Amino acid sequence: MKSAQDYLPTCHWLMKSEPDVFSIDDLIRVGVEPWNGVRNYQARNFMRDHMKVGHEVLFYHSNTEVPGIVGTARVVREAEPDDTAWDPASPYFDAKSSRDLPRWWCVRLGHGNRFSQTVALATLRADERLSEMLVVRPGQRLSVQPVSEAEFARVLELASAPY
DNA sequence: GCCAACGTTGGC
DNA sequence: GCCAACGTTGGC
Repeated sequence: MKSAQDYLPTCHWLMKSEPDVFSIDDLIRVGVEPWNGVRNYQARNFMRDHMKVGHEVLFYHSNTEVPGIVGTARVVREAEPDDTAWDPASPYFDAKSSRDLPRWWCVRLGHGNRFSQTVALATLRADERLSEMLVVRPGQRLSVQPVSEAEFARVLELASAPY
């Protein structure tokens, strides 16, 4: 079974967001958004060390009625320090991050695109070709995770498949 | 709201 | 370095 590291290098990713906090429609509306607030080291490392401009992203809605992939986005700027960590008023404040030694980093996403139909987590789970995909693995909670080119292409197929 | 699976923290 | 306690994630 492949681990997350085994997917590297890759130019395809999956990023989770709670739609109540920031949805695919929010991204489409604002155009470009810094992916701040990530407070997990593995997810940070993927953003800081591996995500490059032009990389493609599956946009996943978590903690919602029908969790699943709702669209795509693209990396439009490489990682910069996450300045919400320095803001005491921010829910993402972290006193251990400083301007001199930033602990948290974030890329910027743009080119938000909503699928005509959501590819539900249940659909991903039911698809034989996606059985290795990290997001369907039990207990796997990474909010930024690498995706293989084949998995990415398969999700696009499912997003446009007739029911 | 429940809870399992993880990650982090901190005492020792 | 171990590990118990605690906090978070996220499906259900």
